[in-house]
Amino acid sequence: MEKIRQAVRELGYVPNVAARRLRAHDPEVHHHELGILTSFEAPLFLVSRVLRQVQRMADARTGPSRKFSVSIDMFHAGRLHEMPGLLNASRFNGVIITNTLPEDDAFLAGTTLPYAVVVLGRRLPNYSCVLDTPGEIGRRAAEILLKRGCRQLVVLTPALLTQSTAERSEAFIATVRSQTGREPARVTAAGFTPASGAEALRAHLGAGRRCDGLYAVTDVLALGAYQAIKDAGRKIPRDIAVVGVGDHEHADFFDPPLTCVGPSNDTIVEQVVTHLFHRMNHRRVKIAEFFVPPSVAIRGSA
Amino acid sequence: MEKIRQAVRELGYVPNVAARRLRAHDPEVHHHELGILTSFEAPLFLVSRVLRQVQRMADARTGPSRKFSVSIDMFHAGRLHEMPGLLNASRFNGVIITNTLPEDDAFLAGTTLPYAVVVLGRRLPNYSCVLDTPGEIGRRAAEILLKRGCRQLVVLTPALLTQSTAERSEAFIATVRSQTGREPARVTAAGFTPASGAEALRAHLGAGRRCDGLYAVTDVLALGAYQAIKDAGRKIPRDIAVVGVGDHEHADFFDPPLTCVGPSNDTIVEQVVTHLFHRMNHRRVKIAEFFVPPSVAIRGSA
DNA sequence: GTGAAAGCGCTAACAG
DNA sequence: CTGTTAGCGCTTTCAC
Repeated sequence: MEKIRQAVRELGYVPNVAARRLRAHDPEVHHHELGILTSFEAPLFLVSRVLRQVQRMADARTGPSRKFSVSIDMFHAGRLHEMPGLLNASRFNGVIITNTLPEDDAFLAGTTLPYAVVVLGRRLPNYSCVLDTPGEIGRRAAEILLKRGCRQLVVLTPALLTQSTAERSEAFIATVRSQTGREPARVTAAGFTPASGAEALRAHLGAGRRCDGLYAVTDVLALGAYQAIKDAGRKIPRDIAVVGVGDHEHADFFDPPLTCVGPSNDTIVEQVVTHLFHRMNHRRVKIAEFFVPPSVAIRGSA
Repeated sequence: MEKIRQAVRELGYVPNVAARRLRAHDPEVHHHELGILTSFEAPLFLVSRVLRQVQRMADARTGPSRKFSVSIDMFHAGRLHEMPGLLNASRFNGVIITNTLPEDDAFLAGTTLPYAVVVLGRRLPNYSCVLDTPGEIGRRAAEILLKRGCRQLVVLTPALLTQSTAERSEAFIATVRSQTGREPARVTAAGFTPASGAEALRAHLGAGRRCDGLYAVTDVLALGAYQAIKDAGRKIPRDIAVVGVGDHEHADFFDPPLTCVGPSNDTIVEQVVTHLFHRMNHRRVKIAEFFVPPSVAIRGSA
């Protein structure tokens, strides 16, 4: 007995959980393994809401002969294909995939995963996708600022653009151009943090460039922008009106509260989870794209 | 063939991933399954940092004969015991457990999990624990406010206290009492959101109670408190100084920036992950408690 | 105590 | 194309 323990230690034995599980499994009950697959680099705000909703629906369907496990699994951005068990279906009965890079999208486009998949926030052929409408978001943001009478507009973006942030700023710029004939200034933050947003905008304002309206394509950048604006002695919204994107859970507690145009997270979460369960129940259901229109929350900042 | 497909659909067949995995498993490679177990109700900020650090160490140890999978699994607060595979080790080779409620702590104290476990933020007999020092945090917070000359102190807590938040506020109250002979006022927020913090403090200030210094035991409550204070026409820190807890990633971008006394997250994350791997490699290693001293960041709010 | 055997659900391989 | 079989690693059971 003691010999065994010692061998275990010396040989670095690792119990095989798959075998244990197979053994421990009660043949009467079906286990559904659900995963939410996201990249390490992405924030977990929306993901955690998706998880909570998945669990809510799973709990409602749990019974003596049916159990669900839900987990968040992360991949290195651009290396989704390295995730074990993806192709041979040995990990999940259903997944929601989000926060992919173009490399991951290419990988997915080239394969068919033999289980239920819903993609969140990316448009991919052969997959059911739930999408926000970044073009419309950018357009509405521009309209809010223009209607206030702002004319010296600035769009604040991170240096690294995703499908969504790129389309948002494009649409914003196009709308401003078509309505005023002038090009909004483009300010680029080095990273995704408030600090990089503050730094970029501080440089812009410090250079004496005029600005009376700002569109930040992510809310974390807006938070940094607030600081830069206040430090420059300008008032929000009197001197500079600000519009953000509405995926920040605390936008109501910015000072002043941040006006947002953004995807309606509740709707997105509900759609993506509903479709996942639908695809699990009806394997034959056909691929579809679901667009979730933006919600607009006018608050103190514009 | 078509008959099979139809039967699959009609009988609601669910592939057994454990069996598939066992089958697909290459006998040469050992799979280590790591989990970070947290409650649904808790925020994922620290958890996601822990996950990234776990993955970093896992990547460094990955080789041709050793693979790691890391996932976040959530349990309903107070019902950790319902998590499948916990007791029979059929899910994980190692876990980090955090954000437990007292019921979960009692469950854990009553069992021994047959694999590597590190508990984060709770003190449990028979488990390796990484702990902040809430008593010291509460004491230092009190000292900062007292040194400023504040005498009408308030401590803002959520209604549902964890080990940490309870100890923080106890220590704060004890320190204030021993140094001034007076009891600080205790304001209780219904939930954990900024809105509930704002509402609770608004009621307190509205009732004409005096307050020149506030300690919020979580930073999300501090965010709500800011709004209530400003709405009451008071200035931070001139009229009311505020101290928060320093686990908020954007404390620097509060207006004014929030003075924080809190656990040093980098140190905590590194400790907890190091100990997890250490316990996986050396099964015989003995239980230990690791205390991470608080860091203090004096900013504009106090 | 030790040892042997069955079987969890699946897939790959092979035979008909 | 259909049917059968072996075996992945583990635990439980039963025999010694």
